[in-house]
Amino acid sequence: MKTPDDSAGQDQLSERQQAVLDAVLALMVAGEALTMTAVARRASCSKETLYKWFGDRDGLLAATVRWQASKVRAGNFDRQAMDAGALRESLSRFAANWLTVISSPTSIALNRLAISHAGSHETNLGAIVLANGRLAIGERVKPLLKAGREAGILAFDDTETAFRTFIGLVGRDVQVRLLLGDRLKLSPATIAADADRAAGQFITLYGTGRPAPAAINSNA
Amino acid sequence: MKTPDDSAGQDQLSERQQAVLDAVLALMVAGEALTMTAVARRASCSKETLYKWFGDRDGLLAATVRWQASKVRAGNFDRQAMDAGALRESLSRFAANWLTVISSPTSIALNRLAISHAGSHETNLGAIVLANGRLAIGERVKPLLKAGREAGILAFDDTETAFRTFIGLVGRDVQVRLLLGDRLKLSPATIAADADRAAGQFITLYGTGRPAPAAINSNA
DNA sequence: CGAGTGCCGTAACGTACGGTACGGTACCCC
DNA sequence: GGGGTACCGTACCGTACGTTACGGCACTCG
Repeated sequence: MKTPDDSAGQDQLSERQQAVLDAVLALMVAGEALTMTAVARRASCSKETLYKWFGDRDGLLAATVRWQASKVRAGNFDRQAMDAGALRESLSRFAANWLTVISSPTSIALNRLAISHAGSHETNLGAIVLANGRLAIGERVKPLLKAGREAGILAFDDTETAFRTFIGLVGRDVQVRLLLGDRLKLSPATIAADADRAAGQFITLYGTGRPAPAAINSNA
Repeated sequence: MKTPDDSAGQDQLSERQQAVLDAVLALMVAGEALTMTAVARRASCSKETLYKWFGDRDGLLAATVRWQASKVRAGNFDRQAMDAGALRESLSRFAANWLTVISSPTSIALNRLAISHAGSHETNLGAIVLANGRLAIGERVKPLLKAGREAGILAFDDTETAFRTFIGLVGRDVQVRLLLGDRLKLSPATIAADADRAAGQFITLYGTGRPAPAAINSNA
């Protein structure tokens, strides 16, 4: 068998294959070495099977990254009544969701793996993470921003610039610090507070100010 | 000789040792594997010497990270005439300087290395990078922010929070994207524009709006 | 029931690499 | 000049790990 099973190359993973990839994720999160032997032992499968399904080690890691990415997709927030309060609420929810994701051990381990590979290997795990992380959330937030602009609540020229400002206000240096091993404690309360602060700051920067409810300064 | 030479453990590096560490940096930036043999060949020294000077591979990498960190320290910006224009100018300069650093190939390669180590190894390269990168720039920017507050130009309660907002506005997701291999082109013009935008946004968020000199007691 | 298939567990192989040892050379000090 | 020191270049050793091969077991299908 020279051809690696296509079922792993495509997005059709059997239950067993998913279990194997979850074992890889478990190893990553535990900080243990990602050797083929360790994966086989952890997943209770043979190395021969790993090679048959995923081709080689890089294929296994790529499949793992894709597998995790497919699990993260949260539901889209549909636009409902678009007033200033709802907008701020939606932005805050996005922010909290994203902060929760990037501070999770799985995300940290996955990003570390992708970044390690980005330098040397050509199996671009970084591109996969980028496409499913940064870009994916962008495609979900931007419609919200545009809806806010259409409703006259927000004002900006370039959606991408506005979105990146929002990302910056939310994440700040959190992700890089976590990746570097900083013991940063992000409790749900902290995340909620940061998300709300970021949403408020974003509206301060890009809001038209006209439909102003209350409490731009929420430090009461 | 069992004891690794202390001259490498401390911060006293001979010219030759510095040249060796520069060779390590050159390998890192070139994306080549950081094997001891490769370092020895690139630096035209023997592996025995590497082990004598730096103990082991981790010691060599740690010394390299420290060496690069010692080269980055830019001069402090002294406070001069503190009005709104000067503050914005100083903030913009800091932002441009930082963006230039984090987008440099050396910084990217170094952070990738530190992040790779952060998961498994216990020779915490991440802590070194963190201490000399994020924390160091914080200690240089915070006095500026405080000076702005004393002059009545800025208003904030927690200096750390204000600083982190600034960092977020400047860096946004640039660093993580670069680490993941995103082909992001940061020309000097782009950097200058981003730095200016960030400084303006920060002042919008934290500025008092009026550089009133005696405004300390006039908060409603 | 026998052949085929898919998979587990493990042994085996080849190589890369961290770490060590050793010979050779240049330089310093007595 | 002789011994010591510092270093280069290279050969060498042990191990870890990616990859392959093989024996055995359960299940399916004719």
